Amino acid sequence: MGRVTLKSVAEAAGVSVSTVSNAYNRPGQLSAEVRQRVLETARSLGYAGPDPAARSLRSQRAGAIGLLFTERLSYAFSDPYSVGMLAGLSEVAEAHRTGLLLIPLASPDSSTPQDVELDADTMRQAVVDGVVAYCVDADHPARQVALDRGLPMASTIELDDDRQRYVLIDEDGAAKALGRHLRELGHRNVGVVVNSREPAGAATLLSADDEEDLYYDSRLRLRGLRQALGPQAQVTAVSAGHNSQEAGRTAARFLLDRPDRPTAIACTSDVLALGVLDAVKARGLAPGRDVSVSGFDDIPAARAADLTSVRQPIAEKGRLLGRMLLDPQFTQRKVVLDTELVVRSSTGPAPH
Amino acid sequence: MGRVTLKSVAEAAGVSVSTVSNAYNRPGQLSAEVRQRVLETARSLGYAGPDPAARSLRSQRAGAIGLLFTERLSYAFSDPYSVGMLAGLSEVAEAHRTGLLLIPLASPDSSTPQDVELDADTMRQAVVDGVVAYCVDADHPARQVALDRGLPMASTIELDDDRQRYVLIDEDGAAKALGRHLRELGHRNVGVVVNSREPAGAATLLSADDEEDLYYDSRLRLRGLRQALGPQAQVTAVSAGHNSQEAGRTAARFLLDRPDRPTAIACTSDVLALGVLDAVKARGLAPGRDVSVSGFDDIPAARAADLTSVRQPIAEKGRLLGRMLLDPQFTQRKVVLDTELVVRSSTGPAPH
DNA sequence: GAGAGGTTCTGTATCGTTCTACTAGAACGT
DNA sequence: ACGTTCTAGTAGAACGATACAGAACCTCTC
Repeated sequence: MGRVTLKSVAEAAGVSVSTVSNAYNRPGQLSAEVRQRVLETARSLGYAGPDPAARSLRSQRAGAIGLLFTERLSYAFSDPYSVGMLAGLSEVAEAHRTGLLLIPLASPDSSTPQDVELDADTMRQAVVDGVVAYCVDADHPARQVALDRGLPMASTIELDDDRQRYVLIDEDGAAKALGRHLRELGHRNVGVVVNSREPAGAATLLSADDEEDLYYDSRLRLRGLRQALGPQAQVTAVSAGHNSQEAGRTAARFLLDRPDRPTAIACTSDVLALGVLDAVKARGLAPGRDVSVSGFDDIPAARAADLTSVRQPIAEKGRLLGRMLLDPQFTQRKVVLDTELVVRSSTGPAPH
Repeated sequence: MGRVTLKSVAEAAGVSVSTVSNAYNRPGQLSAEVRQRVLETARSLGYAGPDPAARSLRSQRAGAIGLLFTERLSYAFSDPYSVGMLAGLSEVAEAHRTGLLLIPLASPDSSTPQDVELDADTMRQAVVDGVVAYCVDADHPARQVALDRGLPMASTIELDDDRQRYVLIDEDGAAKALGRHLRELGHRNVGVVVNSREPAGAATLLSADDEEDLYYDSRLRLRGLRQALGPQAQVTAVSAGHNSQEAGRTAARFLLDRPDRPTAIACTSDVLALGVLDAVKARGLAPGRDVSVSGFDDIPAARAADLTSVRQPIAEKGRLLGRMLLDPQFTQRKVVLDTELVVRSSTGPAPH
């Protein structure tokens, strides 16, 4: 004897399969007493309700949306910024009674072809009605698979493709506001610490090629900063790998050791900036006086550390991504969110 | 014309459906050249690979495990403790190339019957091979549904049910170690701040009944503390709602205003303790000298705040939960993890 | 009392796979 | 030449539900 199915319940209750199905899905279509009897026999047989896989197949709905991350999944939970987005997204999913399927990608990016093929496979496996691609490159194979499957997609990068919708932060405006702030404070020699795709390691100066290969947002932020600081400013871009405090510390030490020490260090994320603050203090320098330090994202820890940063409506970003997939009323293809420069004591006038 | 399926690819390539299926799933079963041709026609037709819903139905595997949270899903991302568990769990899921489906529960606990029914429904919907029930009460309806569906389950609470496996932290031992620490420091009047199921609000003294109704871990921690502090100590248990800094602040103000102010305030979580620290400092009192404060969990922020806490191998907890569902080699039904008391400057000798 | 309209319930095709059993033919050993 | 084994591929029955069309029956209406 196999497991309990609609059919066995129908037989036991003396009704047709359709009726049992309706008892679960369309209570209005049958009399209260029959429904009652059906549900009772179901319970007595230990039937746990219609099998979701079968239902998915037949009704062509999955009842879940997928979340695609470029970074390893575990990273998603350790970065406060992603966590904020997840909170917003899950809020919407919750409201629509829709599951959220985290789709693990093996390959960060430039991995072996096998890894890439595995990623594509993983995306093929996912039982979802739509996909949020969070910081996933435009040409990532998993993204292509999702599109081939005809899944609606909402991303965080600008794309010239009618099938894809996206939510952006005004990275450029944010970076420029921060750049202007630093310029007005008199900083003409600015170090910029970015997070790169490399795992971790020694701090390195970024070549023009390296800059091209940065993450979408890091690239925009660096560019905006450059523009706002103006051609007469000296900008030194440095990376020490992934987004982490450790990378920030390493990069900061590198910058502080240079013969012409920058008077300000701008970071493309708060996590990096917290590391920079560490290193600055370890040298006995006062942030905001001897060296100005700024971050990006305004995560909770930034406020605690009195770090100048750029606040982004990150939870709102998650909510909008969710609505793009779940709320039929919501039809905008592109949304750009405003940011706000939050000046705290970690930035101050450039010392002479 | 409908969408592209195995069948249409088979027709176009002039082979049988089984062969196309094999081309994707069992490369060894057919000649390289036929496989090549099949995959090419598939690509040219825009076929994105076997439909996962159909595959799930037929093969009775979902390729994903579910995560059941009692708290609202968005809470999961704002609590550093859950985040740590998620990181561990997702690490294992990733390694097994398995998705992680977050299952949103509408009702925290004692909600309307409709809500409860909705929760059960949500659990019925989930296409998963197993379920991690994280801090979900033993009698929660969603848990029952999962069991009825015959899904393997791994929880964080002790259960007397052969079908369920669990990972525990030695809450009792941890609480006792902390209690001993406080007693040795001379504290005889201790306030305990717990997180309750109530949303938020004013601080209230806990009745014996209230204590029974606390979350599993809060209950154990409170009990262990009481035991270790001994019968001669006065223990005042207070709650101000959910696990949040705000609740900690509220509860602390309440305790500090009492005629016989406690010399130590122990909290059942670090998040609460951070709020307590805030309130203590706001009163101009020095933590560790005027009032000792301790937390639980040892989240990263606890170290930064120099808070005495109990370290729990939280990521390991997540990993074990994952392995219980995914790793066939792993057969233990019950695992109890050790903890470590981390003494920092927020606790000190009781003032006379 | 015939037709219209509304409930309530039924029968069956269908969703897109994978699985099991089978076959035709090649290869092999004796 | 004969039986056996192996390879590459096929046919058709599941998997467990939902959608859709229609049947049976009851209630009005004129």
